[in-house]
Formats: sequence, C-alpha cells, structure tokens
Amino acid sequence: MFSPSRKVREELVKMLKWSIIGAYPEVKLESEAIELSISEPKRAGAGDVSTSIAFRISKMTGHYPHQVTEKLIQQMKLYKMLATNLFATATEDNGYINLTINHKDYSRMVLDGILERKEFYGFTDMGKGKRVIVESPSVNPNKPWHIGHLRNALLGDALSGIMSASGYNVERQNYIDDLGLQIAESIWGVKNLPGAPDKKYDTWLGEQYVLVNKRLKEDQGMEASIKEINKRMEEPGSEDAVLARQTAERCVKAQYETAADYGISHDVLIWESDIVGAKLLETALSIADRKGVLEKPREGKYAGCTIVKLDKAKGMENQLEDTKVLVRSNGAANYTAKDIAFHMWKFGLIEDTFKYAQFLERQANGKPLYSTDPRGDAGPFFGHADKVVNIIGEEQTYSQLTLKAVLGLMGMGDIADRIVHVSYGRVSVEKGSLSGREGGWIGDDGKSYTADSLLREVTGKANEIAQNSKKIIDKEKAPAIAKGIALSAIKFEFLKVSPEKKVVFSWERALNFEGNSGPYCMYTYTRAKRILEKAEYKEPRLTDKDFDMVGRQMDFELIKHLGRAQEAVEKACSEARPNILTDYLLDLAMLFGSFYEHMPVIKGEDAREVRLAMVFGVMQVMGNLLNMLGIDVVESM
RNA sequence: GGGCGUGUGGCGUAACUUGGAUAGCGCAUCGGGCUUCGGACCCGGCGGUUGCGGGUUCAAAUCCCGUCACGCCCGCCA
Repeated sequence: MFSPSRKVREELVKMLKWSIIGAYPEVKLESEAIELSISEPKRAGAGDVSTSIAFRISKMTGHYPHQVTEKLIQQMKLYKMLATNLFATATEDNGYINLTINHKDYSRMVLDGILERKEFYGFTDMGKGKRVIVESPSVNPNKPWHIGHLRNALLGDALSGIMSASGYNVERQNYIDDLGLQIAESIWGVKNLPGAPDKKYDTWLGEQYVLVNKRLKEDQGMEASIKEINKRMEEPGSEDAVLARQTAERCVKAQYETAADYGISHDVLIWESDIVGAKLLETALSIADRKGVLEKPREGKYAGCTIVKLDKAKGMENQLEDTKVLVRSNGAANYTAKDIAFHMWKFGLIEDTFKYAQFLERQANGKPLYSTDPRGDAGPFFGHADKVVNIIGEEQTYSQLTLKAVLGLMGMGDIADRIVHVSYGRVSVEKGSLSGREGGWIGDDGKSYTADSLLREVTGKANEIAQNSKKIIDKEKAPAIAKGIALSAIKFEFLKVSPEKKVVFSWERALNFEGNSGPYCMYTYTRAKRILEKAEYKEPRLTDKDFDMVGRQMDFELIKHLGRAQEAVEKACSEARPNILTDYLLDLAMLFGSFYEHMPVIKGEDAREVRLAMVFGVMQVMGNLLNMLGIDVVESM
C-alpha cells in the first residue's frame, strides 16, 4: 500500500533494528516495540521524526541514554551509507534521537504519489475483498429527522465513505422500526385526531405524535385502544397493518427529502414488519433451540416465555440481570429476538426470504433506494456481510452487548466479534432533551431542531455572506454555493467531535463559519484552486531541479502532512472515528494558511513548479478526504 | 447495588487504545497585518497544578488502585 509517512517509519525501524544489533547484540527488541518508540518531535526545529528507543535500551543495558544514542547514531551513519538515503541527519537530544528526512527524496515520493493517484490519493486497501454493512440512522417512521438523528446519519455516511475509500464493499442499510407502541400511538392519532397534513408529512406526523402523548396523559381509556392497534398492526393484511405501513412509508419518503438535501443515500431499507413477515424470526429461534440455548419455564417469573440464560455468556459476567426474554408469554417476540434474527441475516447465516421493491427511483447519489417489501420480488441483492457496523446511540450499549452474547451462546461468537457498535453520545439543546414524545425537537422561537430547519437557518446565514461577497461575482450562483457551505459547516461541526461525546447543540456555533470549521477547509480548497487557475496550471513534469527547491521548512511541513493522508484514513477507518479525518484536514488547512501567506507560488521563481504541485496536492487531498466524510466541495466561495 | 461512558484555560474540543520532550487547535478577549496568489485569512499576547488522592516509571492527561461529579443503561418496552 502506498503511504509515504508509513514508509518513513518502516525505513526507520529497519535502520534502528540493524543499528541495535550492531551496537548492542545482547538486546532483543521486536519491530513493534521499536515502531512504538517512533513519533514526531513536538518541539519545532527538532527534526522530522524521532525515537525514544534509547531509554529502553538504557534500561536493559545499564548505560546512560546519551551513551546509547551516541552508539546508535554511529551505527546509523554506517547503515545510511549502505542502505538508504531517506534520512539526512540524526542528532541526539536529551535521550531522543531526532532525524531529518531527505527533503528532496521524500517530496518526490509524496508529490509524484499525488500526481499519479489524483482522486484516489489517500485511499487504502485495508478492507479489500470484504463486505461491510453499515446500519444508520434507523429513525422511527413517525417523525422528522432532528439534529440527534442527523448526527447518526452523518456518522453513518462518513464511516461508509471512509470504509469505501479503504477498499471495503459497503452496503448502507436503514432499519425502519415500523412496529411497536410508538407507531401504534401515531396511528391512533391518524385515525382519531382532526386535521389533515398541512406541512412536510414527517413533521406533521411528528407533531401529531406529540399531541397524542399529551392526550394520553389525561385520557386513561386511550391506552387500551392503542394497545389494540398495536396488536392488529402485527396481523398481516388487517386494516391497521395496511394503514400503518402506508403511514410509515409516507413518512419515510418525507424523511428522504431531508436525506437528499443532505446528500445522504442508502442502499436498502429493512422494515421490522418484514422481518416478522419473512419468518426470519422463526428460523433464527429454531436454530437457537437446536443449539440448546432456549429455555421455556413453566412456572415462576418467566412462566410461558421463551428465554435465554446469559450468566455464562461472554462479556455478561458482571451484569445483574442474567435472563433475557426473547418471546413473551403472549407469544410475541420482542425487539431482541428480531435483532438476533436480523443480524444472522446480515451475515448471510439464514436464508434471505425477504422480497424487495424499489422505494425511491433516484437518490442524491444517483442510485435507487430499495426496500424490503412483501409486494416485491425475491432477489439475493443484500446482506452476506463479513463485518457489520451499527451506528446506535450509547443508550443501547447494553442491548448490543446482549445481542452479541446470545450469538456467542449460539456458537456464533465469530460473527459476534465482527459486529461493531459505534456508540455515540446524545445530542441535546440548552433547554433540555430532544424527546420525540415530549416534542423537545419542536422549539419555541420559530427555529425548530429538525435537520430541515437547521439546514434552512445555516444556509440563510451562508447566503447572506455569499450575497455580500465581492468574490462571488455571479450572484445567481450564490444560493447553490451557500447551500454547499452550509452543509460543510453542519457536517463538519458534528463530525469533528468524538462519537462518544455528548453534544449540546448551539446555534451560535452552528452559524459560525470561522476557525475549526467546514467552511475553513472549503476555503482552503477554493484558494488552492484559484491559484492553479491563475497560474494556468497544467499537469507538471517535475524535474530533479524542482525538488531541489523544497528547501524551506514551511514548504516541507506541508509536504509531510500531505504524506500522512493514508495513515489518517486508515486510523479513522479502523477506529471508526471520523474526527480523526477532520483533525487531519484542519491541520492541513492551517499549514496551507501559513504557506499561502508566506510562500509565493506564482511568483515563486525557481520554486514555482514544485509549489504549484504542492497547491495541487492540497486541493486534491482536501477534496478527496472531504468527500470521504460526505462533504462535497464548492468550486468558489 | 452493578455495568458503560464522560470530566482537559471563561466556553467548545485534540492527544488517552500504543506512557515520551514546552498539553495542540478553535471561540471569546487584547494587539498587529490588505498597492501582493482571495481577509470565511495570516502573525502575536493573555489564559492550564488535564475532577480529586495515592501508586508504578528515568518519564503519567495517558497505565494501576481509590474517590467525587455528570450522563446513559440494567423491563415479558422498543
């Protein structure tokens, strides 16, 4: 795999290994240990790469660190003559060995690498040949996406993009939970509350749901009729089942207008009612039964239920509750049971008895959206994953653990280990929670906390700036540019914080386009692009002489950072943390900001060609990695 | 009671998995910079005993033990 920064570390490990054997034959150190000692010097001017290995060797041999570094540096000088000229100098500094990289060779590696790979620079092959399912955002089909759901959708979209760039074959699934009391309550509202939809359907339905819940607190009799609806919803073909599906489908279509605005697409919708209808549940339960993990107590607390004992399950040793119900005494399976079946299906362990139909003809990515649908056709289109990534809120950590534990008991520990729960913290607002039931998302100052409203407000602000901008001459283009800027601002704002952290939403931050932000990255991109346009940049043929011009540290810092792109992507992918990429991009933007201010490009004389290549590199890398995060670049701003 | 997560300048956050040099960045604040490739920018200042107490180590925001605070979870719900 092409990765300049990794190449440096690998070369350094080789050199250190050789040097250690030469200087201290008695010391045994694995390559991994040596690699872990390598870092980048934090002090400015202390070189390009550094190792603290001397401390360890000092400990093992009883020699002082500076004696060790001295001997190692001697050995390295020998090695350099024999094997590599990637490193220029090696100096001792307080027990560390600081090395400088040969600017010319390294710059050539990085810039040639970018010019060769272009829109694929930064990609890796760590997931090559593997199929991964990403489940997100799975919003209930009776409300609009609010900013909390949006966080989920954006994480899912970004991780899908990152994994895709890492060579995985990514399938994006959106699970639609169209059964259960929540939906029954909405259906009660549709049937009994006055008034017809007078706004975007998901928003209308979400508001109805809040009204139903208000009434439910006063009217005791309602509960029974909602339970009645809930029961009938699970009877295929019943009036309520049909109405529920219709209502939910209409709501999901409205939600996908939001998705389209945000440039988010999926491959397939999986409906909970279809998991029931396609009998996945029965299959899964019979497998569980055959494995002997099910119990059906005749008496006691769980009389009449089908349960599984978790006390011997991996990872559940310390949990108080060691019994998990799968089928209630009334014969209805619960959510956990459906989730087990669903995940067996995801891995292709039970036959795909779903039927599929097209749900939307064309999404933001130009592709149709499919959906499980009893009226559709069979087809082996989906599932069969090697790995599953579930973007689910932290409040469901325990149920994700339970899911894995039960799969483990069923002898499917190998697939349980390949389910990754990307747990993310809740989004709240200053005044409290975004509860769908209480209507916390509705807001009270005309600005609600729906994803739609957020985009509208932020686009409004961006448009104001664009209309007043002297840089955007063609004002007809301003609204489209403003939307692009707004999307970058919103997406970056959510993606830049670690998933596990809670987010308290603030309009002030959302409407600020300065500093560590999407627009700042985008601005870097457009400035780079503009330089290339002015210089009438064409595919350069960089010569030996051009690379001699990378003399200044500021030039080289930028090149080094460009050389780290693959490692940033790889890390973001393996840790499932998009904020690793936003951090990388902010560093890139800052380095380019300084470079732009201090290093003339077009009038860069002898350095002009190589700096143009660097500017091209910045534009390419910025664009490529923003795309992975699900952020489209604008061409001017 | 138990489990998971979080705690870093006034505010927001990075680095914690794999210990390493002066804890990085932004907002706010104070000061400087547009006849120059685009000021949604750049340069500089102020601001930190990394919740608290121990321990391990040449070295701790990072690892271990304890403790406090906040959030979430521990249902025949979803």
